[in-house]
Amino acid sequence: MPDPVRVRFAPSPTGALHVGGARTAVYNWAFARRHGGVFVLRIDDTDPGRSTTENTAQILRSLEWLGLDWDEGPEVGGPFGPYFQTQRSGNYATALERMKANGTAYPCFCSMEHLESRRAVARAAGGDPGYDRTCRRLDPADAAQRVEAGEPHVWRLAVPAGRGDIVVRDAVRGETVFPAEAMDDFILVRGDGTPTYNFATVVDDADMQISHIIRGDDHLSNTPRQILVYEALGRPVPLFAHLSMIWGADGKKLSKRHGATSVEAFREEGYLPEALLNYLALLGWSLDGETTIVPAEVLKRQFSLDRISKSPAVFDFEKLDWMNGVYIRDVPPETFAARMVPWLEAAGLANPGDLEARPEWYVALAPLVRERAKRMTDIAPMVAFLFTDHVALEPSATSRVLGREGAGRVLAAAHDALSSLKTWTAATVEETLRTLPESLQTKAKTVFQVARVAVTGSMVSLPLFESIALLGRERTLARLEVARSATTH
RNA sequence: GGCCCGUUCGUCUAGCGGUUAGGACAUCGCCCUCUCACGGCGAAGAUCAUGGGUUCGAAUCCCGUACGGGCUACCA
Repeated sequence: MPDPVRVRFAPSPTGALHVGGARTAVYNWAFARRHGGVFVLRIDDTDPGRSTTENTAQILRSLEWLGLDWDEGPEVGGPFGPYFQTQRSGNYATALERMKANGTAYPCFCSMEHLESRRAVARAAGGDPGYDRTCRRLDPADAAQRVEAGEPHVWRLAVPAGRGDIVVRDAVRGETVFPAEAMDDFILVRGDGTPTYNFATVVDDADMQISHIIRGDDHLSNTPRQILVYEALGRPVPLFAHLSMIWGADGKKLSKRHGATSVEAFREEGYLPEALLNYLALLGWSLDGETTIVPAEVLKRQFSLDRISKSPAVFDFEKLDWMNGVYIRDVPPETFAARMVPWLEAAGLANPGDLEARPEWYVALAPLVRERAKRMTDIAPMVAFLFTDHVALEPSATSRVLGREGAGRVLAAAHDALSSLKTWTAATVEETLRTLPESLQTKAKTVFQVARVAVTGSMVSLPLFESIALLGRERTLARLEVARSATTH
């Protein structure tokens, strides 16, 4: 690797952080960490109409939530600030001055209307719609005078005559060659004095001494133009890595139609940041083709640009769900208890302070839900029966299980046996209930299923004995009694 | 229109001249088991987009074609 690795993620705050952008951020971050480099966060807020401070704040939150810490940028500052493009206009002006001085930029007085109509004509005729360089042929002194006089103008890049092919060195695609003739003299600075994207981004990347540019595929075609700017500025051209797009299941660019797309939405839907990070990392990159669980720590040590795949990847929500389950199961019970409570509060089950009031109860519950939840939002429905005095018996469970021959006897016997239990734990509850099948002359499964419906209200639940232990003696006995009276046999 | 990029099981991918084309998710069986889930074992699933080359030998290298995508803006 060339000297100091400095990479940047430069979102434009025109919306929330999208998973595509998040993946780009992950790769930049991982690459910086892997090489002991610097991860810069820059806000490309040059679109005044659509950029908002709310969006910026949310993007920062999403990045933090994912665990992507930046070394330079908003909130932390750094030696190359400010890190908002709208605050760097001086840099663009300086860069433009340099280009004016060395003749790589020239003023253009063509009106937008004129350009548009010319473009339309050229396109209709099947010709080149690029700028025809009318103003490049103006006498320099003349042009300077018109600028001085205040005539409306933009500044264009003068593509060097006779410039050979422009080759983009890309870590993902190898060397891509663009014929220089295909480049027109694009605009650097608009009529209102603001820089265009291709100009601002290069000035910033050069000023911030960015060594590697890892970004979306959609910028590949713009890269030769940007290389021309680097050259005009006399700055070294960084190495590139262009990432292919993320698609929805229909092969179209991922959008809201496909479900959650913002990092914020994934958070709300119960995904763990470590799982989303892992999933995103693997969407277009692989460690070795075998390993699927790649936590941040491994990513920081093993990420490499040469294992990024070239083709677009379809976002697979089912695989994310599986991976989220893997990470959920990996959280230690104590930690899991703390992480699950906010979701219970949101569902109206737990209240602030509950965890502190009986931590051991929540820690005992944690392993039970942990291995059954794919998302944190799965938890509340699973445990709701533990947070109410009167459980609602599901009609189908009632008719199929409690309506069964002998159900009443089972419930009565269970009530009997449990009411005399001295120590109320999952182990003692199990021991007690396991004696029933024999004395009742029924199968163990039948006994447990009847008890399950009575206690949890459902045919599918957390493990019975543990559930009863967590529910407590009073509520359990009450439910067995209620269910027995609802029994027809 | 021009210029670029991409194409291996349904999906994410491994592969970088010689493999029975490997793994993961999803699917389907079986096992474990108080239900569900977890876990274990196994099955099915890819004429490597396609047509030509190069080579003793091609998923791997070259060219064309098809399909998809990007750029070609005083958007980013």
